[in-house]
Amino acid sequence: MSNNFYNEVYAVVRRIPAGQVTSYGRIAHMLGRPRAARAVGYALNALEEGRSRADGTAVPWQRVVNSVGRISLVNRENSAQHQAELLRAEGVLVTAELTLDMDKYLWPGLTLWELDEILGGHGS
DNA sequence: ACAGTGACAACAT
DNA sequence: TATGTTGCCACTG
Repeated sequence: MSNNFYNEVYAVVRRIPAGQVTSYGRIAHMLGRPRAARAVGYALNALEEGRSRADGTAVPWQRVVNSVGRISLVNRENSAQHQAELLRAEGVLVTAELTLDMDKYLWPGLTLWELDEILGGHGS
């Protein structure tokens, strides 16, 4: 709540198309905070069953993995498996070791105008 | 206000 | 190549 950063993260994640993925670090970079990767993960952790608390809209958190294309919830087996299944349901090939091919599924990213919207810019 | 924490990432062995 | 260690940022008591 009152966390502008969280909302920015959610806004970006919501733009990731099904079947594609990106990393925490890339999202941080898009938001102009190249070193805030951990904070991005923290933001997703604050989600309630995949919905943002603020507006309750869905946030496809499963499309965010670490920089080497591996599901980062390995410390939480259940959640990690859940994420893997959600991705597979979207057509993403996830190995038993919870890794996927970044070169193949990487999301190109936001367009400049989309990013401008999220950052509160008012399309000039 | 201060110290601890965590769904990361880059660097160093 | 495979671990271990060190910064980083924003959030929480």
